[in-house]
Amino acid sequence: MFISLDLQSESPIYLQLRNKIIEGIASKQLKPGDPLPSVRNLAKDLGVNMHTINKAYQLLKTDGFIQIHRQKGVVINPDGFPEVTADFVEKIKEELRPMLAEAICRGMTQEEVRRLCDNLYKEIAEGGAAE
Amino acid sequence: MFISLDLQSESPIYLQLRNKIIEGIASKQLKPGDPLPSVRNLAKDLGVNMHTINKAYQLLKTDGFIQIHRQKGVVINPDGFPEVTADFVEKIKEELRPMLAEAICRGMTQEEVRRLCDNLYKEIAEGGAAE
DNA sequence: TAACTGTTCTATAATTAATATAACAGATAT
DNA sequence: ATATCTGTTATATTAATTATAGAACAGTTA
Repeated sequence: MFISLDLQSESPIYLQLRNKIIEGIASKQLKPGDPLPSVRNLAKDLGVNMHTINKAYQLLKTDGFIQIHRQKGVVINPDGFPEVTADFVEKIKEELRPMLAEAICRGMTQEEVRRLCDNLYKEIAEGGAAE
Repeated sequence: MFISLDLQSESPIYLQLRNKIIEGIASKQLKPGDPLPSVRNLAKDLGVNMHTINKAYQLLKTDGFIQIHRQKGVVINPDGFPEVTADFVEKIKEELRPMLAEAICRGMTQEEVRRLCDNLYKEIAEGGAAE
């Protein structure tokens, strides 16, 4: 999978990387069991520091999206992915709230919001756009 | 309108405040022309620094949600609010993308996402929850 | 005149993000 | 065995962001 980072973004590099991999899983470009590059190799490829890669990997490991075998390497979790927990729903709602509030202020209808989400959902699932 | 901040949150205070005011507008607790407290008074009420309040106000002014009259004070923009611009749609999509991707990884269906958004939209518009 | 507005300036402290080296333990290939 | 690769850990430094503090300014308003 090809990964591009925006070094000018206000979003931290390690978070961008974490999100790109999540998107890779969502679009099935990355499947359970697939290997990921070593922290050093990916760091070299992307032109960033090893620890930045490691930070992203640690996040993904903690959340259960990848497994890290100490000497074998890193793989997309072969045992499946975390469920839709109450914590996750709470997190997504609190992140979504400010966006939705601004959308309402700007006059977006519920129908328009629904269409935007629907389209984005499909776009992600098909691995499209922003690449 | 009553405003509460979470000083333990990882989200900056000035952003929390900016978002609370946006949510106040979305729920019509704050209407065009309504006055907002002076930076000094609000700072005292919330127990934070004047400059932190000012930073939030400047954001809201730049985006067109409030007007700041140099000696009169701060009011919710009486001339209406910004439109749904292409920039805004782009911004909301890029913020939404990682959340939706993770939701997909966790097995949320499009229908479940739609329900979550619908419910949150209504909740915000009615000024409910998280208060 | 006194008290209030937003604004601007300078300064400081704490935290976060990213980088740079270096070393370690364990596995693997030559 | 030796060299090379894995993730991990430790220390250190730099830069940017966040929040605070105090002071001053220009222009109302009471």
